[in-house]
Amino acid sequence: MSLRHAILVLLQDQEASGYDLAREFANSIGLVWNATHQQIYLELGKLSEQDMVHYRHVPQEGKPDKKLYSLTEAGRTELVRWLKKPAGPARIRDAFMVKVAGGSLADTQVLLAELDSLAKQRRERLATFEALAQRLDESGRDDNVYNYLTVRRGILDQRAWLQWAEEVRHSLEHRSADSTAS
Amino acid sequence: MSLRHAILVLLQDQEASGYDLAREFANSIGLVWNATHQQIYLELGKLSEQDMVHYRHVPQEGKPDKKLYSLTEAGRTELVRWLKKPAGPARIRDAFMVKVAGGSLADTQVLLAELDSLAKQRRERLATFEALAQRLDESGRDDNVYNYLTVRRGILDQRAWLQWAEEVRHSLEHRSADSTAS
DNA sequence: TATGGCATGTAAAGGGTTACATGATTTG
DNA sequence: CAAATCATGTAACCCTTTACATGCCATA
Repeated sequence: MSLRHAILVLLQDQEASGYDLAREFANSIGLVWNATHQQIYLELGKLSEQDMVHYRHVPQEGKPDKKLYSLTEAGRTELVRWLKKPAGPARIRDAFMVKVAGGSLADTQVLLAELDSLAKQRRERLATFEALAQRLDESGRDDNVYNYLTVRRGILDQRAWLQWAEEVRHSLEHRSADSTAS
Repeated sequence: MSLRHAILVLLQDQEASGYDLAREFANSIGLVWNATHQQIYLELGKLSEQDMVHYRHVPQEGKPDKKLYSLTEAGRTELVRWLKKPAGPARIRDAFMVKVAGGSLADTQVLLAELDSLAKQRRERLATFEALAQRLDESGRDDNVYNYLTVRRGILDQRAWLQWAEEVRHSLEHRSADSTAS
């Protein structure tokens, strides 16, 4: 289980609320580890019971109050300990790719439409990451090499996917003429 | 849940035992959806209860007997139904990337060593996929465009990862001189 | 003789998803 | 006026992981 470690990594730089973390899991870090708000609130509860994080209550006006969490010494120690031991293999659940593999039974038009919609999302992400990378690059990237490298991974990943998508479109478009579903 | 659909996709082409499926999940399809043998046997049990797959018992000599599963009409129908509806977003759990993101607290040497070991695995996979792609390409790739495209995805993915790994090595190697952990 | 491949499973514990629940403010 | 954003949670169910269990054959 390393949802907890992903949370500790995020809290390393700055204190954040559960909501903030959920946003980060939906964007940046979500590319490598995803989690929903329910999971996050639960895990924050456990982490604070175990004194790995600590929170302060922040009242707000016009918005609900929030809890800002930060790392404790124990939390930082646990993170360092975890960073030393080898990471397990990455796990993926990519339903779209399963559909492509089973494509001979699918309607080519449906697949192509889905491909386009995914490509759109990927292009948006790519743009976001490229902008981010440039900003990090300008503001001296030695301070945040790790952020920079993480973002680079995102960029290369999006590009590779988009390149693949073009190959798919090529292969499927001129075959959609004669085999348009059963 | 689409472990079941991944299984149905695999059984589409040929009958297979749980053990065979587990091997495929460890290799080819494992790149996009992974599952262990326990999960597979459990799911095959459910699928056969629901008449989506059917098995015949095959006695063997010198080896344990096995059950060869194949799709039923209901199974094929279910697969076609599933292929029509949009796939959910891909989910990933990549602990190594979490470690990179939290890298400032990590020992650079440890990270680099892990990077090398992962790179080795990726290079092996890449070679396997490239060989497979070539074979599919030679034997007329129109029959199995979907297999071909799946393999291409694997190739592009490995290449992108390896390219990223070189960037990481570059960035971290000349900084490991002065900052070799705390 | 120990390790790895073939082949199948069960059980408990832990992790993750989906649905439910609330409520004010801002934006379209 | 509807939808989205901010902000936090609980509960039930489902899925996944880890550990346990068996047993023969071939290879090192």
